[in-house]
Amino acid sequence: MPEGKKIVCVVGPTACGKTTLGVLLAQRFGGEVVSADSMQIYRGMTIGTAAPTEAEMGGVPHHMIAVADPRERWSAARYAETAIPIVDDILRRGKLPILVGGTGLWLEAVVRGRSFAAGQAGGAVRAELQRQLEAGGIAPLLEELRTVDPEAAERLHPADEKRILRALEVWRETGKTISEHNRETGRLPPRYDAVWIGLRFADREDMRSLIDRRVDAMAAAGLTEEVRALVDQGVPRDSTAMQAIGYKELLAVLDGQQSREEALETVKLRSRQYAKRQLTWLRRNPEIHWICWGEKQTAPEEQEKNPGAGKPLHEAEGPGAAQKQTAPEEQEKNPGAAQKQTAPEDRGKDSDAGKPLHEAEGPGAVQKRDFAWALQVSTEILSAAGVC
RNA sequence: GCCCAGAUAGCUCAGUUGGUAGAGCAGUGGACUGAAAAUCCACGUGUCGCUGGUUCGAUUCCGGCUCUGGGCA
Repeated sequence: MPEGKKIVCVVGPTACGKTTLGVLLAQRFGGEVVSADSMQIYRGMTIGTAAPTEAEMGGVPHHMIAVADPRERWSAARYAETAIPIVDDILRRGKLPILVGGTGLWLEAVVRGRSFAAGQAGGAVRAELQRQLEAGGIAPLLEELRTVDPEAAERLHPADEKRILRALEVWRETGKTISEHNRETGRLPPRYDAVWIGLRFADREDMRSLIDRRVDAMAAAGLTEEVRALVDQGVPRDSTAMQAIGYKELLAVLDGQQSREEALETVKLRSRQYAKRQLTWLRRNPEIHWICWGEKQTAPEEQEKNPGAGKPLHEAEGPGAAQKQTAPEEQEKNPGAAQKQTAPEDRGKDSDAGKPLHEAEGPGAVQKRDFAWALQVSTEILSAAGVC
């Protein structure tokens, strides 16, 4: 474990409050935020990626947000190359780096010791592979991989063309197999001593209503105009930036192929599916201390009946007691919180319009996000881990 | 009121020449190291609208009823 290289990672599915908690932690501990978000990295995508505004940053320095031209294609490797020196610099200045983001691979690319294979990913070799794929299908390529890197061929599903191509690319570029590379670097010690804090909802319906309302708020805040501005700037439709949820769907509206209402429904759906994939990624990380919105509303009898039910994830260790202490007080503050919270369709769209996106979420789910409580729990986690 | 067409999985629908049914989407779970907001994988029992009849057996055929479209008055 790298002595003295303590950092904090704030993770969780989309719309769970990572940005807000990150800023609160930075303010309390003298930290700086390093975003780990594959879309917030591009310029001109503030609304649709819910990137923090100047006001929402609350005076805390933020890195790796809006630093890339949306016409460029950034990758996890390039992100790590850029972000690691920034984290090191923050440490050198005696401040606390706080990685905040929803792109699991990007976070791990910084924190874990392993690296990406050498070579020119996405260059001429890839173009040739792509050409071969189109001409002859995946079968001959998978055969080729089987001869040079049987381990990878075995591991990868035959339909996973993207990873098969990548494995062959590594071989052709470097003369070394990706399996070999992964074996060599996979066991390297982590780059930093990270404390992982995860945010999630006890009730997935709460997450859903929060996502829905956030999308409505994005639309009210001018998401369509933001997409149009990117198009006008010459951002290609097949660029990585345009793969972002909210952007690719709105393109169809600009093209007159879909109604705005339909597109927004699709954005909500895709966001929900994205959040689910994020949770799948995070669940395998046993180091995460979870802060679970809405969990404290669970009736005590029910907890006894079903110990552990509804808590498949690793619970934060230390602060469990603290959670229970704050529970009664919390329920007084939010008398309606225990009810089923399904947001009425038409509620609050107009009243959201003027507010920053991170405030525009609610009503049911949002009142379950008591950031003062989350900050307190996080503080206990961090002090137990010796961060402060 | 009459005629026609529907009624099958959360949704859209397919199907069973009578032996109790399956696709897409949604959903759930999983994978993942140079596109990761991407990409890929796995998982399908539901009074086959209700009710009589024919039949060894009906979701399938016949009758009635209810509902939903469309048309005619």
